Amino acid sequence: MAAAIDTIAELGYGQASLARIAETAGTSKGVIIYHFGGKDELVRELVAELSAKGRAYLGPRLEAEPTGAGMLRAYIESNLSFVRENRNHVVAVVEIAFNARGGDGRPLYDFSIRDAGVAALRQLLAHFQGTGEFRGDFDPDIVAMAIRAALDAVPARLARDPDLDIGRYGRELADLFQDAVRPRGNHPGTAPPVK
Amino acid sequence: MAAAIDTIAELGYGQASLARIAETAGTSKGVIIYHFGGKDELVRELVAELSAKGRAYLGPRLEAEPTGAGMLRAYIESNLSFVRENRNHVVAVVEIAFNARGGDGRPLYDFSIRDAGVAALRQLLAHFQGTGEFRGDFDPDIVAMAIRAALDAVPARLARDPDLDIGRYGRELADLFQDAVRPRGNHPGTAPPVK
Amino acid sequence: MAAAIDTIAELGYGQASLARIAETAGTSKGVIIYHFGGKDELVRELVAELSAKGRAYLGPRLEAEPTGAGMLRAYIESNLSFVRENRNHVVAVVEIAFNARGGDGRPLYDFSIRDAGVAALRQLLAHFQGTGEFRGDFDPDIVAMAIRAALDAVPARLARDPDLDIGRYGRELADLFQDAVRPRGNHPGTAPPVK
Amino acid sequence: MAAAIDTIAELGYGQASLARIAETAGTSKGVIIYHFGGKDELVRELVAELSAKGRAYLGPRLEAEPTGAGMLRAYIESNLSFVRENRNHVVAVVEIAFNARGGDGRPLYDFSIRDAGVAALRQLLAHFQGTGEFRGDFDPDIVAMAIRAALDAVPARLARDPDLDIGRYGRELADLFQDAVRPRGNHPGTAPPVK
DNA sequence: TATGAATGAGGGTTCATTCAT
DNA sequence: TATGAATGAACCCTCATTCAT
Repeated sequence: MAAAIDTIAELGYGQASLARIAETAGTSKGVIIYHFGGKDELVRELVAELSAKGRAYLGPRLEAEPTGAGMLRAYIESNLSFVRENRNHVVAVVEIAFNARGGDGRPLYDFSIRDAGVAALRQLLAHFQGTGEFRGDFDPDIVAMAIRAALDAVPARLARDPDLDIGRYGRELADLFQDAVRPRGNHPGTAPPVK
Repeated sequence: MAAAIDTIAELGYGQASLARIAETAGTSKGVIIYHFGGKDELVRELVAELSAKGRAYLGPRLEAEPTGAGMLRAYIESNLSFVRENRNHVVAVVEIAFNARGGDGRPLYDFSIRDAGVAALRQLLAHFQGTGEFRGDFDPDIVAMAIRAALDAVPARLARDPDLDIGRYGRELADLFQDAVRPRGNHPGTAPPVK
Repeated sequence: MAAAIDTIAELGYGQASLARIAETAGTSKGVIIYHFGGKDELVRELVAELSAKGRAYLGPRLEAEPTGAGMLRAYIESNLSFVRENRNHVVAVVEIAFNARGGDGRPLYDFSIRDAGVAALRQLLAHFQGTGEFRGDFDPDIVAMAIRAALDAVPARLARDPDLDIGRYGRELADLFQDAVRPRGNHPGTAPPVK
Repeated sequence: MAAAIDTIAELGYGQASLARIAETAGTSKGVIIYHFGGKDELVRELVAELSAKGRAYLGPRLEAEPTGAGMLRAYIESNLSFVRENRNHVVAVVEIAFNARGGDGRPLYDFSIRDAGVAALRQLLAHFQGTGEFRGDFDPDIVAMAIRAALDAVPARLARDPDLDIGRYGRELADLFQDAVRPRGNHPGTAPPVK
């Protein structure tokens, strides 16, 4: 399965045939099918495993944050550090998400977790718009999508530029979006607007 | 070639075999190969054509803007209206960009235009950081990437949600990033900070 | 397609892989699939063609007979001479009929013609029971099945004993069953029993 | 082994892989191979067992009959009641007989018992032709084949029509063939022709 | 310019069998 | 005695491409 991750991450989903995966793993196609029941199952498990890992990774880091700004920063930076720590796995799953389709063009696997992620992000934004910690005049749906897009772009960039400093990238991105959602005139270091 | 665009946009690059493209075109595989010399060439032309169209579309709209804020908004909104006007073509090229690889895993086609685009965007940002119209304390590279990612996410979203209001999306996105790069305390409608 | 017939007739349906058929035909698997769209289609056509040939062969020969005894004899002997003239094709289709199954165990192809044949035979028998030309005290269903079974056994026997004298076999079989359905005491050459 | 019988009877020989047999048996492929030495051996035993059972079943019933007519009827009816009592086993062996072939197309197993059966039947017929109890003007070889074919058709029919009344079928069949081999003019209940 | 027949590599999967445990 | 992991051949099929017409 590690072989599958590496092969997909390196060659892309389209070129990652069972033969090539088996070669990387040092075995034969038969073994893979024997253990997973088919390529689809292998990929499905691969996706599900990352989902689970991701959920376990992000959840606590978000809940630990009391403020909206903190949660936003935690969301962005935790996502990216998760990518850094599971580079190939993430790259592979992104490959799968973009490329795997059934014969009719419909996606094959369940990426509802991604949608769930962006939905949660939108709720987070909307919630702190309600409390006044975030500006009220942006569309939380669109900002959530923009943040998510900036995060999703990282694996692809990572593939081309393996030396990318993800830590710095995350901090800058968090700065950028924290600033974008902060009420006008409310500089960091400035007291929140008194009621 | 329109058939190729539609087929790739609908079924994805992986499922878009010459046979299927020929079928939607109402001809035979032979014709396609005869005219283009092979699938790779067909795809290459398809990508190149969109590049040219895109350049022709964006260039004037950017140059028409005197201010940084205007150029930034023009960049974002023009990109998106271009997507709206060339939906399938853009979707197809995005499909290709994410999926097409040679046997060795290297991408097959030339997407330097995309990198050129983000590079130009970075220069734009850096330039107006120099003039003081934009805040000086963000990394133009990272902001450029974030903007580009938000734009690139649209075709995929469009595929799932065809009724997405691209115009509003563009305006909101432009608002968001205009605000993010504006010097602190410099609200719209507020005079630039006097020394 | 002749190659398919010969291969199935000789090796049996189970061993008649596309590779072996292609080998017999002097081509490659790809060609077969190109022309027929798949093994299933090839086999289906093979079955359908024999059905059509058989119908065209038997129909006129039956209709030409005015008497029940004549029709019965024509049915038996025509069936067998058809087998003799289309030996391999018939053997192949019998192989298919007995062996081809889908993954769930259900037969893959349409052999309703066979059932239609035995049904027609039963009707023939019943009809001439009604006219009094045949004994009334046998079950036409069972006799029809017995006749059909005797005919269907020939291809298998032919495979093991290629020198079988089908003409004589047919005449003897016709004698046998003609005699079996003739009213008691009604010998050939003997006048029908006067009331 | 009961699992093998049921699987082959239900799905056909071609679909009865070791995996499927093992599944219905509730064990694993390994066990089957361990006990029987291979699929071929399993099938061989399965065939041999039915042969033995059949021989033991039929022999006494035939020997108990003093007359030719009785033996003929006993042969037919005993065969069919044996089929009724061993339905799946018989169906499975018929499946095997028609389908199992080696790579060269030759049958894999020993069905000489079947040939022995038809040979014995022929001898029976010929013998009573000699004694005058049966008509002398039919070919015992061909009549034997016809009878055998009528019997062999039952399992296939049974598979499609599980409610077939085998008892009645056997009686009708015995009536039919008894009548067919009886000397002309020799009605049941009529004394044999005096020399 | 256009076609469709032919090709051969490669795809995922099934299968009977081997082997270490 | 029993198991399940592993194997490699064979299966049907898809594909981009070549070639004669």
